[in-house]
Amino acid sequence: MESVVKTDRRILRSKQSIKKSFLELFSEKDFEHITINEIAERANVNRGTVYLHYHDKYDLLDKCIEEHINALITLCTNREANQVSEGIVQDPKPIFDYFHSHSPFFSAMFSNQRVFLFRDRLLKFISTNLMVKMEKPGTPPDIDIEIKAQFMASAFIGIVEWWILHNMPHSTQFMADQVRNLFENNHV
Amino acid sequence: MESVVKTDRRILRSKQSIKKSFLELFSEKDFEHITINEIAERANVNRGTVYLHYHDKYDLLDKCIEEHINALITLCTNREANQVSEGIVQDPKPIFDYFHSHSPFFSAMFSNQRVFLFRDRLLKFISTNLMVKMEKPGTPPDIDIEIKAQFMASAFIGIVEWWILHNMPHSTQFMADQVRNLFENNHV
DNA sequence: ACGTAATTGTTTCATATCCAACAACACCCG
DNA sequence: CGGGTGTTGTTGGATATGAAACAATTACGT
Repeated sequence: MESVVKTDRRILRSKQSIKKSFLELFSEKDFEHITINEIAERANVNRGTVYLHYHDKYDLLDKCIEEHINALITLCTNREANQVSEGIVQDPKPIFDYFHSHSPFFSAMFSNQRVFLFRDRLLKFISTNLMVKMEKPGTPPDIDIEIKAQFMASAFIGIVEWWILHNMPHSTQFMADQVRNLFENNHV
Repeated sequence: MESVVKTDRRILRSKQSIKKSFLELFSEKDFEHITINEIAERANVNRGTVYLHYHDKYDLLDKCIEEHINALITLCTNREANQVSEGIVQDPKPIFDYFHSHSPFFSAMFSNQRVFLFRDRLLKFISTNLMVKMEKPGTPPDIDIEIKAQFMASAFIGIVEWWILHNMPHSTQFMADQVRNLFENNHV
């Protein structure tokens, strides 16, 4: 938003450094035991600077999640523009590529049991995305659309979670093919 | 120097970022073709900030070299304090460890033919260090001490250069043992 | 060879960040 | 229970850095 005015380099640097530091700590220890001091220290940033950009560590976590969700959203919406509509769902490969290139973040998120936020938001995003897809053609809904969307979204996240937590043993292409087949079997 | 007053975090960050950016570029392209713009851009730092800390790119290169030379000096002098004087020369392993942990820098330095500076200063440091060592005991000098120091220092740098440029195919321990044997064979 | 573009140092003003200090609160150990 | 210790937000003044502009030079393509 407000993409016209480019933000100050210092702000970008600080935020980036803080988020990186935070995610590192996040993958090392329990969220509740992470302190603002630690974050600032590791980010090589003054403690006040952290408070300048984030209200507290919960806000920081929230912003981190939001950022990736938004990235996923734009990734999907951009592709809808020039879509060849081969099927209802798009090719999942770019999604897996995104997970792959940000695996430290997603690994941390999936590893930490406490983070309901992340899973909830990711699930909500995917399920609504699927619902819109399924509504479009005049399909006779013998099964409730919302339920099916929820079902497929959960399945999808489950696969991604497994893939990430097992250090991505397959290529993104392979995963995308698998998922597309599974979706097609369920007439999505 | 002036270690009492700790420098501002911003200065440390900027310098660190600039040096890292510069060394990356240094390993990618010829030194003469590196521009301050590039350095600043990659370091995510304003161009003015580069000029604030370094007069020009030659100064920047100089400071980078100086920093590592000083690190090597302190590494050696600190060990002289608690030395068991097993032989005249100290165990070379810590030196190799230092090369190993900063291999990107040394690799860049050795790869670039243009940099006489670096090789010269490293050579000077090692040869004078050796000379001091060889003067200490009342050894009958059938060979000129300075010549021998120069000889051994060149040999040492040659080995290090080979090791670095071949991606460190042996452990630091192995290299240290080899070097110690070679030195002992030459009665150093 | 010419002209356009890029780079270089340098300056001015705005501002993000620093450091230090503070009170309030939480934690933990004896 | 009490007190030392650490964390939390928040301030104020100092300063490093940013963005933008500038003239002077250099590099480069046609």
